[in-house]
Amino acid sequence: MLDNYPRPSVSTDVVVFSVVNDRLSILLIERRHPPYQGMWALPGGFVNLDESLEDAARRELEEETGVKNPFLEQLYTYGDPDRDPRGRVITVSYFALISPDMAAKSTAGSDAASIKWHDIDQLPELAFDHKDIITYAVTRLRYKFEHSTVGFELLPDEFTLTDVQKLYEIVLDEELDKRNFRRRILSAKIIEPTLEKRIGEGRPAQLYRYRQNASAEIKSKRLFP
Amino acid sequence: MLDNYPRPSVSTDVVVFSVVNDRLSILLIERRHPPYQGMWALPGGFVNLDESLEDAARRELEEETGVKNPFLEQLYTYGDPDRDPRGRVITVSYFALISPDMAAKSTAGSDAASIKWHDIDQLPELAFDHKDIITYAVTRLRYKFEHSTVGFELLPDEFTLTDVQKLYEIVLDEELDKRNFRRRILSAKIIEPTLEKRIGEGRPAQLYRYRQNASAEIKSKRLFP
DNA sequence: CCAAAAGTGTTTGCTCTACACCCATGG
DNA sequence: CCATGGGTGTAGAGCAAACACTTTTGG
Repeated sequence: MLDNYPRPSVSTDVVVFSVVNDRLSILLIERRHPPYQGMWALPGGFVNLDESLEDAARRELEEETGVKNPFLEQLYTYGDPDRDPRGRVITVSYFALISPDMAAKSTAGSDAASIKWHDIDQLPELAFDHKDIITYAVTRLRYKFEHSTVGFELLPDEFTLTDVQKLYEIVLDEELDKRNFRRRILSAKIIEPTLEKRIGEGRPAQLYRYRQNASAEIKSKRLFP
Repeated sequence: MLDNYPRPSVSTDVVVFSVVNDRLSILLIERRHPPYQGMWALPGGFVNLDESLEDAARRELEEETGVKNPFLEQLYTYGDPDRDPRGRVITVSYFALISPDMAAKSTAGSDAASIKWHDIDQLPELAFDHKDIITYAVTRLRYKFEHSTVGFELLPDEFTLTDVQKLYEIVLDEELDKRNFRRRILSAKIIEPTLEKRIGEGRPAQLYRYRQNASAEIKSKRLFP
């Protein structure tokens, strides 16, 4: 029964987010081969028969961009019969969140002519239906920012409250009230102060770290902002 | 490039919800063939190369259960290499919502020994990883009930406010305050009164209908209850 | 007139928002 | 001592929750 059907190809595509130069950005690769040669596309590739979808996404991501062990979450599966000129390809999309130091380490791999971080408001023309995938991923990322604590995946291990607020302002693209923001985030008990402060210009700032176990996806309330 | 890879099979599985005998219920089919012969499973089947994923879900659903044109939404894609003993099968899951009158019309099709509505709190043992799929679908359905207006897909075209409240109480499995519920649902302006009332025992009840265009997925607030 | 279900407002507490000044450090 | 960013509290408005009786119909 299983043998008689012609089968589609299945791939994964990953929308990798990070904050680069104070802008929400996506890691794209320049395609080295047809179709869409020379255009920009999401990292991703075909799923091997002995690996899970998430494993495939991680493998392709590492092969093509050097990004290891990101926070990864499945988004949506795109299966329009015409979405790939080579034939029937169904793709399972994921989003990945990586911290700024991880973002700096990313580097082009074998299948990619080059990789580059692109500001989400200045995207180039994209291969396949990757524009749609990105649009959906951005919507979902913003939603998750307001209702969960995934945002901390975009920060380094230690950060100040100002860092967190800046991140939220960049991702949500709106200004937030400092006092209200701090009250909210502290009362959610999802971060804890470290014993250190960051010194720089002005008054030193208390450093905090994310409490992994406090996965506070509180029912029905916006957590932030 | 596309030709050299061995390909997985791709199927769709649909979690069909309706309210049957005042209980949130799922339509299952009894498997006529191995594997898992005689066990219960979600309706679904393999995707043809020339149809979209959603088309495949609709086609299989109609073939196996007679359910036509339900509200359908993609949920999650399951791709564990071992999830199907016949080989590598990746399945894209959907949930479907159908009104009580549509539910009454469902009927076994060619590939199913029989079909039956099952109370979600009294599910039989299920084939494959369908138990996991259902668990996730129920979580998502409840979430959507609170944040969107999908609930009306489970009601007939005309309904009373008491009907709506009962539906929400059944799906969310909690009692709701009558006055608060009515105020909320009316102030959301997503339903409008018809010119008729339903007569029965007690005082006749105003009938309402859903306003299709009022897709009020209001940012960040619980719509209901 | 009785049973059954429909329909209707108000008060109270809480949460969200708006808003401005002092503090600690380095140069 | 000045520039820079860090840190803090309160008052008012709007929203959500709790709560009980009256109305309309059929039998």
